[in-house]
Amino acid sequence: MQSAEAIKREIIRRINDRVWQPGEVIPGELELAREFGCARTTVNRALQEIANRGLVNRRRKAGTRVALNPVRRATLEIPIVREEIERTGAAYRHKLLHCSREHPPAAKRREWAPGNRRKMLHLQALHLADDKPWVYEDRWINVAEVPAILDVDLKRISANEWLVQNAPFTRGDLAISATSAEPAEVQALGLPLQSALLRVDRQTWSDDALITSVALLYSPGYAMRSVL
Amino acid sequence: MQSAEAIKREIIRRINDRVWQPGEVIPGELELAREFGCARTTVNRALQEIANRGLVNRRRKAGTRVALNPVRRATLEIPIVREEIERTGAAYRHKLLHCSREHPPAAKRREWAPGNRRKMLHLQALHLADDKPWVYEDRWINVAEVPAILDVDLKRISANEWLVQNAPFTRGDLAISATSAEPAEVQALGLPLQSALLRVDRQTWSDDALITSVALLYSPGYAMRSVL
DNA sequence: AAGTGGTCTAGACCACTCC
DNA sequence: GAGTGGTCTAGACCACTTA
Repeated sequence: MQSAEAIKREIIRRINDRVWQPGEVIPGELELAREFGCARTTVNRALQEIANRGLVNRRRKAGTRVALNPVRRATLEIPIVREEIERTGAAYRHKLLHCSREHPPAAKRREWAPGNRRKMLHLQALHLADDKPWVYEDRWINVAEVPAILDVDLKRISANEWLVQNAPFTRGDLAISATSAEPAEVQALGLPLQSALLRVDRQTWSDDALITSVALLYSPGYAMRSVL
Repeated sequence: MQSAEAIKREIIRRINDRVWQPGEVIPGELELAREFGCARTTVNRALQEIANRGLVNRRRKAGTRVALNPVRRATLEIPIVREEIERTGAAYRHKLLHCSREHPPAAKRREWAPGNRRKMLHLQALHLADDKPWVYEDRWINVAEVPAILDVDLKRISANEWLVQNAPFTRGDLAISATSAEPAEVQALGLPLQSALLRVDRQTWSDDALITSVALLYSPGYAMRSVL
């Protein structure tokens, strides 16, 4: 046994098979390195990855403990809407429904940019797969942070895509929830009232300045998928 | 500059500031190591982490390229329901609504365990925060994989919690969607018909054998949160 | 065939934290 | 103070991919 990958698997096996009990301290890196016949660095790497998965907790001097309640982490990939649609084999199209410079509602302004009283760019758009509504987008853009957006033809390239390529962020928040369709979305998506929609709210920031805040409302039947 | 962390930040800065353009090949590890005055290993570590974030793509011989469409990844932490509720400061309680050994519906059986015609354990439970419904759980458990579950008093400890601690899995799927409340859940959660609910479906597997499949229906207003 | 990233080693020093 | 993990180094060899 000499590869970090194999060592990782063996350590995980011992945790799963209760060779090392939950809450118990496992042998130190040096001892494991001797057992596996490899350098300490290699064991260190394996253990760091296991700790990242939440299976063990590590502290200097205290050692490495098997987690009592292994935290399950799932990684969600958040693609550009166009790529997500094209990956299904459908033709992508988007329709700009609304675009104007407005003052955001007071509540949102306080949350996003307490000091900024300027107008923001407010967009509403629909992304379609094979001409069927896929997701409704309601977006605010902080023009002060990305002035170049004003020169973009948002009918040709979606704000979603332009921002991903041109407005790097240092920080972002994500919230996934469910909501009943309201009139504006109902009309855009062509749905019965009260349909249950998956809603994704995303804000991205450049340091402390908001770049954009977007709400995405997916057509019924849509699911975000991931592996554990 | 000598720490991998600082090098990572500097490389990310150069990508964000377009010092290295999207699609462009960046200098090799040896060259960067010379520039930053550190070992190649250190640059390698920084670049691997950046690649994990999706900001660059790396291929042997071809080098490291700045990604054209940086993939945004979000890590969702999936806590035990009890811990999630207690973290809000509320008192946790759970109520077992249904528990029996049944044959799963044919469609589900085919999806989960085509070769297994035996009965599974079917549970329905409600998790409450300060005695208010928080999430409704509908779960199937493959008794063949975790026979010990039959000796557990599921009124005392929730299946959710027992399984996390006692049934390690090697693989899991996750799907997040929105759904309209149906009669069984409406009654359990005390909701008006047609409420929009966030639904999380999770299956966990031990190699190729299903351990458990669960659907969680969260009360209105609940959101899964994460950072980008 | 050659150049790039992927990985491992052996050793060192440091930083944290428990005792 | 001592023991643990965290990190860096300098070097080596390997694996893959492109030219």
